[in-house]
Order: sequence, then C-alpha cells, then structure tokens
Amino acid sequence: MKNNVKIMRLKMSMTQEQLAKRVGVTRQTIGLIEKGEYNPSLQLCVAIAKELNKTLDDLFWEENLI
Amino acid sequence: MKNNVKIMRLKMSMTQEQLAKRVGVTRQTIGLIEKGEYNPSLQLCVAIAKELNKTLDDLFWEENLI
DNA sequence: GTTTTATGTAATTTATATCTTACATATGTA
DNA sequence: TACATATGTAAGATATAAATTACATAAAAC
Repeated sequence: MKNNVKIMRLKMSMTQEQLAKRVGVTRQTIGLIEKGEYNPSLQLCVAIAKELNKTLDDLFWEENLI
Repeated sequence: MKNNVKIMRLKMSMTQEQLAKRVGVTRQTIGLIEKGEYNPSLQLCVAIAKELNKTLDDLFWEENLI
C-alpha cells in the first residue's frame, strides 16, 4: 500500500514518533505504514490524515500518490 | 465507522453479495461495514470504492457522510 | 402457501495488524 | 570521543478484521 504519509509528515516537520503518539500507535507502526508494508485500518488512516491536515484521498488514493 | 457504502451500493443497484464477491470478501463483512460495526482495512476500503466508482473520501470521509 | 432472494446476526476459527522489547545504524552535537 | 536523536528492523505476544457455518426473517415471485 504505497502512500504519501512520509512526505506529508516531513512537510509538517514531524518525526515518526511524534505522529505515532498523536494517533495512538507505536513508532514502528508508522514506519511500516510509510514503507507500504502494512495494510492499516480505516480508523488509523483517518487519524493520520487529520493529524497531517489531509484527507484520506490526499494520503492513500492512488491517483494522488507523489 | 459510519460511512456511505450502503447508499452508494444501492445507487449502483448492487446487492451486498454482489459487492462482496467483487471485492473478495463475504456478504457478512459487507453487512457489518455498512452498519459501521467493522473497522475495515485500507485495502478493502479502496476495493469497495473502486467497485462503486467512488473515492475513499466519498465513502469514508466524515464531512462527506450523507 | 411454498420457494427464492436479500439481509441480519451469532459462534467459532483463522489471518494479520499492532504492540512490546530489543538491537542496529546513521547523523548531529557537546 | 561520547551522547542524543531519528529511523530500520526482527521475534514473540496480543487484539481484532475477516472467514466460515449456521439459523432467522421479510418480501417478492411463482
């Protein structure tokens, strides 16, 4: 599951650990999602999107991938 | 996780079973997602969106809920 | 009035997302 | 050099999404 989480997190000058704490998961989970090795739950995707001031489509919709 | 899956599925004149088969899950899984009792995986959300000719935001983003 | 069709729901099982703990590396900095 | 920060990764445990099987109901079709 390729996505735009990493690039958008960096744009917000946020570390993996900061984002993880804000959405209630571990740093490792964020790392694996950014690598595309996880298939995260919808709730987690929504939480990440809100923290990064983006929508689901911005982060996870194929046509929007950077 | 409230969403617009049921209303969009009905607009496509599709049954739960038809949608389930097309996205590779069981009828029960679709039923529970429509009821908001499941927290589906991102991959499944994307598959459902594509079958219904919608995007993730159309189906699952809070501000778009009908 | 019995036979499909579509849906709701519940119990048990299976697969996998996520946690926990831990160690490694690369970079910056005192 | 030594220390702190940010990230990668791996093994084992836990939580939960999803499958499987099964039974129930309502409505339409015949």
